Amino acid sequence: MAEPQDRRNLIISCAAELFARKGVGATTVREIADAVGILSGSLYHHFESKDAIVDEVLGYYLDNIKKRYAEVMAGEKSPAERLHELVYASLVVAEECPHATVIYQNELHYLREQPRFRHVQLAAADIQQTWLQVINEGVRDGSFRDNIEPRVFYRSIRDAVWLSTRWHRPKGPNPTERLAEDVTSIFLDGFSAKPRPAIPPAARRHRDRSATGC
Amino acid sequence: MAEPQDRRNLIISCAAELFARKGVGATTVREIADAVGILSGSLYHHFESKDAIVDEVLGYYLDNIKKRYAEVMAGEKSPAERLHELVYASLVVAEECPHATVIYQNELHYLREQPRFRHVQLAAADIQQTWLQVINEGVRDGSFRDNIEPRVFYRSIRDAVWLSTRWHRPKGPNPTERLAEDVTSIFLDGFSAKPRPAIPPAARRHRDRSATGC
DNA sequence: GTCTATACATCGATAGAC
DNA sequence: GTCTATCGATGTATAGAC
Repeated sequence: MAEPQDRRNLIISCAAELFARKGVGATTVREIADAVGILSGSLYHHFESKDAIVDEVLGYYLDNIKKRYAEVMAGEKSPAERLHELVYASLVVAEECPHATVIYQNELHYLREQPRFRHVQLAAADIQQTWLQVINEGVRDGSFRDNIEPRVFYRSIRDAVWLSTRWHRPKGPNPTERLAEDVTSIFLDGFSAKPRPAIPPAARRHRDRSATGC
Repeated sequence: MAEPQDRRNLIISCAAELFARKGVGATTVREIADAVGILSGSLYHHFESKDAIVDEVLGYYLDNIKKRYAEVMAGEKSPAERLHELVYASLVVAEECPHATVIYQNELHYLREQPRFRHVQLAAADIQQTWLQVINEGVRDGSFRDNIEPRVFYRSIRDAVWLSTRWHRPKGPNPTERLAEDVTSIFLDGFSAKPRPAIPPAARRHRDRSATGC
């Protein structure tokens, strides 16, 4: 049952965990090999270099994001609904690839300095473009404010969403769906208590959970 | 005019820049020495180890936060005003210590694993406590929503604020004061356009800049 | 596919001349 | 206070036996 791919994937998985915790540059091939249970020299039967392992980790992760964002943009939804779906899609990816998410967030700036990881920079530009397109659509059609720079809003929600991997536990009392709703609600509705608005807010997708006590 | 402290501070400054860009573990003492313009051995006349330099960088940074947060908490303000002041104080610190901010954000999890940096962990707990105190006060007095977990709100605004060092340029068209107002407004009021509220929102401190075009 | 063994570079840190 | 010179450990990567 043990396919050759399993061995390769085990290496990628162990390496990702170390890269995320210690940083790529501070992780040694010996540590990766130790985690897998083999000697460092044996790694080079599967990968031609340490950087090649980094490539593999980030490649799968970025393709995952790209695919899910494309699905969101394919649907015909309002900007507010799309924003919620982008948040949810990001959290699902972060749940599936928590280590890669951390690596990407912590080391993007350094990785893009190296020509080796040029494809990471290109993917990052694509991701930003998707968010900004949704935000700008919302500003244009009047559902989002026009007195906040779209870029400031984008950076804020992006950081809040992607860095949730540092603290959010999907298995805990806050499942991913709930977190996506809460984050979207914070960023669209705000954290201020609403003084029973005379004009009810346009259909929002989140239930009121004030009575659940959690 | 060149005090002995200047040399020491130059080393700290150069090291901080490298630590922030490449990560602490991936930065070598030789690189630090190169940036300063001396040889690596000479560093050890000023510091007893590489970790001691990290200590110095983070120590000044954390003391800076601690001092500014204490000032905010000393004033008698509403939770919403205090939240705005915490955001602003954080951005001022991030502007003064951009490299230390990045190091702290990127490597906190790893640093706290090492007994050497236990004081960093203690400072981190203090910082979180300050934010949560303000948030909980606001929930208690009814100015903040009670259907969002305070911790979820805290993590979101914290990440958005501290990670702004990665992209915000204080010298640009968005000065620090303006960013603090925008971030606070996003997190308290939300990004959704308000349909001319019948009940005007309680005195908020930010001007409407929809006509400035920026 | 993993091992042994090792090449060769670079790491943090030290000792002592200047 | 910086240099020269270097130690011993550790870094990535390779070659060839099994």
